[in-house]
Amino acid sequence: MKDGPDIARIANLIGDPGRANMLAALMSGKALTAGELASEAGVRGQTASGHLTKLEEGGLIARERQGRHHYFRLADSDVAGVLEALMGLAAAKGQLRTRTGPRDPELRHARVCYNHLAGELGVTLYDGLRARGVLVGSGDDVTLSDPGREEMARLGIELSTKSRSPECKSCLDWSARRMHLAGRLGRAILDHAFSEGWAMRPEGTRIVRFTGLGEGAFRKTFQV
Amino acid sequence: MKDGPDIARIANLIGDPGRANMLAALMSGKALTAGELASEAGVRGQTASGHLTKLEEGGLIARERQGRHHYFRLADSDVAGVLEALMGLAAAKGQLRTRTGPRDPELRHARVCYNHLAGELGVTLYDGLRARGVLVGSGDDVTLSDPGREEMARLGIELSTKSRSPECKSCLDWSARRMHLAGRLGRAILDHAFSEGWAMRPEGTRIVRFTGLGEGAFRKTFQV
DNA sequence: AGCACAGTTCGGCCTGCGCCGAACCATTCA
DNA sequence: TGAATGGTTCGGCGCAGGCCGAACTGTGCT
Repeated sequence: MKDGPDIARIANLIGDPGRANMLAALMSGKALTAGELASEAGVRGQTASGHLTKLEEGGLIARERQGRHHYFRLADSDVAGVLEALMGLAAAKGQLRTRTGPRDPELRHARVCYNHLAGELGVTLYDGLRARGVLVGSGDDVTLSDPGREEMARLGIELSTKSRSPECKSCLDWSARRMHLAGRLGRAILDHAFSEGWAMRPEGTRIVRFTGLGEGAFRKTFQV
Repeated sequence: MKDGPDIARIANLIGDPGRANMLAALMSGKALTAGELASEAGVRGQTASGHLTKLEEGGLIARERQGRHHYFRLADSDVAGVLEALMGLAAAKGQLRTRTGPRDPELRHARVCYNHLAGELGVTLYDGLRARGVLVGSGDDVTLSDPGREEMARLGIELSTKSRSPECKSCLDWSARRMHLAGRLGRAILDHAFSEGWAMRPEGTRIVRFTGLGEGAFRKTFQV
């Protein structure tokens, strides 16, 4: 009884709708200003400011001052992981918010999830890589096979070795309820797509917009 | 932009101290009655009842009526996973509650974490199995090696095949900030310790109490 | 220097919700 | 059938905290 970490404090921080919206917006991995986050949350600046200091004190987000702007981002990938887990759970419990705006089709097709590719294209990639034996493992526990590792190296996908995050990780997509690829490999593949000019990120959104040629090249490269 | 699952609703449920205590108590995997949960949370019966219906409606716990008792348990392992993730994050942020009661030494030594062994002994087991090559893999991404699988079979550890949960999984211990073994294998090993009579669970706690002989046998069997 | 704009701080309003006392069901046992 | 016990429902209290208007700080632009 009442041992263990103070889980309630953190959950309470996430549990306010305004703050949850801010955190969800920050899941894109992009740093946003206080004003942008205020409009995300649908509140005035003062209120947002209060929320942001609370989140900062709670260690969930980090602040970076740049001139008269304050940029905020998620504190670390642990926080992003918890948020993804919560999203997965909320989706599983059928509490989708289904605010289907006009932009939704693009979001569903390909979007960024923290630092890797999610959406239909992310799921397709994941399924394809498993079908071809690049990824092996059962359930949500996958690793890169030796031939797979060679293939990635041949394609010029560089896995950063600095981060201690796992090489491969399955990540449950809340819109499709399907797995897609996270971890260092997932990040490297998305970076590759950007640096090859196959896709770009419209400002302030989580959309990943592939060009026609780019999506073709992507599918051909990863044979999906 | 308010897309995505309603993460705030769920986080809000976990975010109340009383409810969080109840959920933490249920992490033992044991089903508890409303009264027990009320005392865990430090509130009266009526208040607890209100919390429990909210948690049930939110899909976080499941209720089972038996005579005049109502037994509650966590709804599924997804919920347990989210709670573990939150505990890990809270521990990482240094928000330990450090309510070090007299029972604490025992809790730290060996306790149950959802359905597997945690605490110092759990960490020792995990490290030992990795050092001996029973578990292989990098970081928190481990699998059972072929010789390891043989050894487990020889010891009479039966992995249930019904559950689709991963065979091996690392689980971050919030007290020691070290990894220990979860997944089907972790569960099977703990079950084995109980069925061999090495250890028992005092009612209503998360403690795993090994007998002197039992702990010796445990350490000898797994060579740690 | 003066203005515009981003963000924060302050003070006050008001709703939400956690809490409990008391009364009300349901089950078991004598 | 009545008493004891475990849970739930109801009603009312009181506080925490989210929200905003207004005033203040700090930065950049002219």
